[in-house]
Amino acid sequence: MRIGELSKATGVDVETIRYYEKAQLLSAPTRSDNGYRAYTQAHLERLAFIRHCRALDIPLADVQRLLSFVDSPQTDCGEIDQLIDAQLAKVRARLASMQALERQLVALRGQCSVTHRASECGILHELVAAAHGEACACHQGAMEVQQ
Amino acid sequence: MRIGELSKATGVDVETIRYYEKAQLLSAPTRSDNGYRAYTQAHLERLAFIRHCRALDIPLADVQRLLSFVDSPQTDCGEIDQLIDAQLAKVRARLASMQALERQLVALRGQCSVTHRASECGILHELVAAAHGEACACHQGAMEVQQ
DNA sequence: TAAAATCCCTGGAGTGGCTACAGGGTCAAG
DNA sequence: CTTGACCCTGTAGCCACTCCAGGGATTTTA
Repeated sequence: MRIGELSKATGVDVETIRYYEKAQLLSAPTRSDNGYRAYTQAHLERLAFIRHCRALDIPLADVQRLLSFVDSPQTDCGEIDQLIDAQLAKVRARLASMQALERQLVALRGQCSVTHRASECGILHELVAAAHGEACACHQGAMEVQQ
Repeated sequence: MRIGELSKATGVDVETIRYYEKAQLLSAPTRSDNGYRAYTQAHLERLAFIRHCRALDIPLADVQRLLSFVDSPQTDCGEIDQLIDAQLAKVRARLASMQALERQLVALRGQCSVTHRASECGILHELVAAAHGEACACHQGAMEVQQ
């Protein structure tokens, strides 16, 4: 299988596949006589695994660790547990801050007056007011915990 | 005000302040005889404005546009409206995908069997199964829309 | 007064996870 | 024989910082 075929089969960009090889996530395939990469079914499965993990927003470094468990299934899997838990915690933290963010933007939006001159724009007033440390519509109490 | 004082006053890292100057978000301050940056109250306010926008996850390029409105308040503010709306839409899209992600991770977690050998780890099985295109606990129906 | 700690400067590199070239080689169809 | 689609390597760019090396200025302490 050439890189373009693998790309089509998995929906992963050709450049991304080469990037994964360079990043040591995907083992370097054999080469055809013309120097083209020749992939096997094993590569396809490994790539699908990587993408599934990435869809779960698992960092590549962690994907690599997961892959090492796939490769040596006799080791203890406690770390896998921990890894997924940590990932969940991270996602939840981000989720909370995103929700706060949404509330803040909703509060901001609609502050704009009808006049449509920036000097009278409610949004701009709010943002400037916040810079002065005044209470603003968006940051009421709930100070966000940005990542 | 020296850069360290500005940093303390705003909670913004010294390096970040210099970065904003290089990125043209903060005008270059005058220098003292020793070459140190000497900031004014105006700089402090502008920096606070930038940070407030950043707390709302507004990209620096957009912050720059907002700053241009602050500087020339006679222009039409329709763009500000649009900018905030676009930001809100972006945040909501990310929020939705994060929520899907959380559900998926919750489904994954707890799949780990008691034996604690990777070969029998439910999480790993799920991830590998997904790579084979089988139905997995985490990606049931709700395909995430990753940014 | 000297040494040490703290501050400041510049310029450059590193982070993650790609994405986008530039500048070339290979191969099949018309 | 040329066009186009594919492939190769290597490098640079994206975002918003963050960190570091290698130096100078100032302040605090012994």
